[in-house]
Amino acid sequence: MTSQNSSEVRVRFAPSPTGYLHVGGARTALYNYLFAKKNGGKFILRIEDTDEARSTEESLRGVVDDLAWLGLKWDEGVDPVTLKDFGPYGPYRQSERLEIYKKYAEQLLKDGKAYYCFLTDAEIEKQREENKAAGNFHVNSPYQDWSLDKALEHIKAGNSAVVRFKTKGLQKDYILHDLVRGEVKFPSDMVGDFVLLRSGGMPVYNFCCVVDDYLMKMTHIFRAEEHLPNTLRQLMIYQGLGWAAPQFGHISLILDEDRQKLSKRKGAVACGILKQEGYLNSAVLNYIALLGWSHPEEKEILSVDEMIKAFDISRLNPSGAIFDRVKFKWMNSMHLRALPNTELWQAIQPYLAKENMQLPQDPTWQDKSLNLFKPYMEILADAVELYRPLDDKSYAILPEADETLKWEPTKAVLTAWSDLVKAHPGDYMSEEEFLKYQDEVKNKTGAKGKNLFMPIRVAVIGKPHGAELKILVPLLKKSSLVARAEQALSKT
RNA sequence: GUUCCCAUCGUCUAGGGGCCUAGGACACCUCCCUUUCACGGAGGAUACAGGGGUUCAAAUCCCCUUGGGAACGCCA
Repeated sequence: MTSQNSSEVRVRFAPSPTGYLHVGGARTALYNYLFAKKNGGKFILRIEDTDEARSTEESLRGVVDDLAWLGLKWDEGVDPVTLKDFGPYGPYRQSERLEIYKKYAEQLLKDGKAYYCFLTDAEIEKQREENKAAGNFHVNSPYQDWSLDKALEHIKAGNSAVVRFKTKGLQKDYILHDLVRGEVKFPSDMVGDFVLLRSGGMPVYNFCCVVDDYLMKMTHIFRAEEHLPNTLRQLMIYQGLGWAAPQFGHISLILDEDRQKLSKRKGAVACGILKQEGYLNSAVLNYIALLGWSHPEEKEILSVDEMIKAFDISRLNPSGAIFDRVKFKWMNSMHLRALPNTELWQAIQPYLAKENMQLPQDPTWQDKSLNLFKPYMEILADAVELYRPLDDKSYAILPEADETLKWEPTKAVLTAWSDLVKAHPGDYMSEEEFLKYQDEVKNKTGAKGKNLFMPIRVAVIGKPHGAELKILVPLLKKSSLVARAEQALSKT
């Protein structure tokens, strides 16, 4: 099989660099990626930056970084490092393809499928007001029947115009065989004469999208449901240009807790934030994949490779899904547990460093501690509170320990414990040794139950509740244990 | 308002005419483990939006209603 044969599957993700990448966009990218990989096709990253006012290079950088962090590698598009084009169908930034769009707009103009429109904003607004009651928001341009020559004269005379697609005289209904939704029938008067080229000559989304998808030889378009009405417009453009349309699949929306579309305004879940909060890319991918798609055997914890293997568009769910942070967190904890300790240790370093925590450099110690803490970690940031008891600088007797310190047997328990620790021969004590000392304290003082346990815990972590002592104590150096015991004792 | 899309536990979902007294997962509740918290284990409660058809048989097919969502830009 050659890599460029005509039946090759080609799909794309086409973000606009006007903000960050949110989970909705990430999922669209993921489904396209999975579909490409599953079918041995190509996954292309195209940049839709025709909104000059809002597109920024920083935003492009951010979106590309997030995509790269997720691990969704693209075969053509902009380079993840240099942001320069690569691939045979470039440029891949729409702002660099203006001449191309202009050419096809002129073709539509010449063929009478589009026209120059001189309506002003105020006039359009007035039309809207008048038609509102009838539920018709479409513009009705008096210029639609002007000849091209006449319009050109008018422009030469200094009038500015947009190019609109002419919907009058089109077929009554358009039928879309949607890969996710089945047959969708659009009445062609569902849309009005929409803009192709802005007054400055800058093309608009629906137009660029068609020209690019065609020229870049896209075979399938998977995008969010909100684009359904756009698809009608695009179908019209394909027809006007005499091109065959690709296959479309409109996937469901990701909703917030209020069942509304996740919107950036309302603080949509940004991939970058998720990364910061300590979620693993594999967990993000896994969770969003399952929002609208299911594994044939209902497996839930999946690697990307497993997803590729099982991916089948017939399992794409047409209804919207709420992003549930609780389940997402659980899923992250599962991915955390699957991570090898050496990688996990690296991953938590930024979080520990931010708190200035200093932990032993010994890999064996690190491995051991991780084995113990891993089951309690849901996100990477949890490592901070888990490891804090092991950091000498962070040790402090907390107010919640006050009551324990006042108990009658506490002083005796702490004294006995302190003595035993001081007499301990090695740098660290084993779990067995700790249990033995604990027993000795019990025998010596007669304290038992919480009278025994809680004072010792205070002497180890500074508070009466927390992780199991037999886990914590073997991870603490003798010198630390001694210092802490003395500090606790001094408060009795 | 108009058009389009959607409709199974609180949430994500399985299901595609008989296998469904509807299965799984997260969350929740109870118990066990644990001389704390958590982890782990065992149980439990909870859903086919409503109404009409079609059919011997409907969660599954059709229609209507209702509810939710989206779109109606010189944004993408």
